[in-house]
Amino acid sequence: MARQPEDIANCPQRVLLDQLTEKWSMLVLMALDDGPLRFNAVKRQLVGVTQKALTQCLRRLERNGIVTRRVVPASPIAVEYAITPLGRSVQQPLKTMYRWTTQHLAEVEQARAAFDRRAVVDADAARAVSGAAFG
Amino acid sequence: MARQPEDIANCPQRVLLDQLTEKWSMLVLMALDDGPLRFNAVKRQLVGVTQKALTQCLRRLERNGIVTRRVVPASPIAVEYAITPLGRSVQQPLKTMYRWTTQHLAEVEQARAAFDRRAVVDADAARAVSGAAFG
DNA sequence: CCGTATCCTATAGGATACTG
DNA sequence: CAGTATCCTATAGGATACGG
Repeated sequence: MARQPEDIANCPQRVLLDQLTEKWSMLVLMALDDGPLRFNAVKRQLVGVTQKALTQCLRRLERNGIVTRRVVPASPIAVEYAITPLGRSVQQPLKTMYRWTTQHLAEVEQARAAFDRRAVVDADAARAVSGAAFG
Repeated sequence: MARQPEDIANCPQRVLLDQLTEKWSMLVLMALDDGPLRFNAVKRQLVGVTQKALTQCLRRLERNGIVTRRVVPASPIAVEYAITPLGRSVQQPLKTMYRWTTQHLAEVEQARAAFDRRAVVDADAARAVSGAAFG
């Protein structure tokens, strides 16, 4: 993890990383993992996604070469989405991240509980000092 | 990448993943990589970050047990941030993600260029069909 | 069926001023 | 120095309606 002096916040890697880890991207890759699916089939798997959000997500993934979009000329129209080889190659790093969250979730939740406990104690202390007891 | 039927969008892992890949988190870990730093020292490394954003980011990382916050009682006050062992353990997965973006950036940029070219062609075609030539 | 367009609200995030 | 508080704007994201 080498550092760089200039505008590392907007470097292409960070922008790309954002697009890959954005809310629905990973879930789309999970949904398409064992074969191409049509728009509404993907949508059914991503409980809670809106049509707008899913469309935007799929467009972004398509633009970055992670999925393909194939229009099947029928009536009514059908559109099939599939993972590209490039998309396949990003699944491994994503899995590594996901595995870390699973393995360390307990530790993280302990840390959160401890933090929140400290916050309550601090608030109490502040109230005691200011002595602002209304009633 | 197994699928699950219910609300996978808000599962604890995804929420945590969001917090780890959020705009400044990874950059903070990079800044603190070779030793503890004080607030403004971190800030100087993250070109473009506002005090508010950095404070929020550091609090979130602290709450998740990724960094520690140590107040040095002096005048003026000093606060030192450091990576925890838990924080160290997440650097490897993050590095794996980052390496992927670096290695595949060229491919992604080609895909984007191709996508944008198609978009222009489509727009031209649409204009030709509608025949809406004003002037 | 697969979107786009529009409207509306909620939240993120910058700028600035102030405090222990 | 290291924040907190306030204000303001920009963007994301939901709901709904409509079009190819």
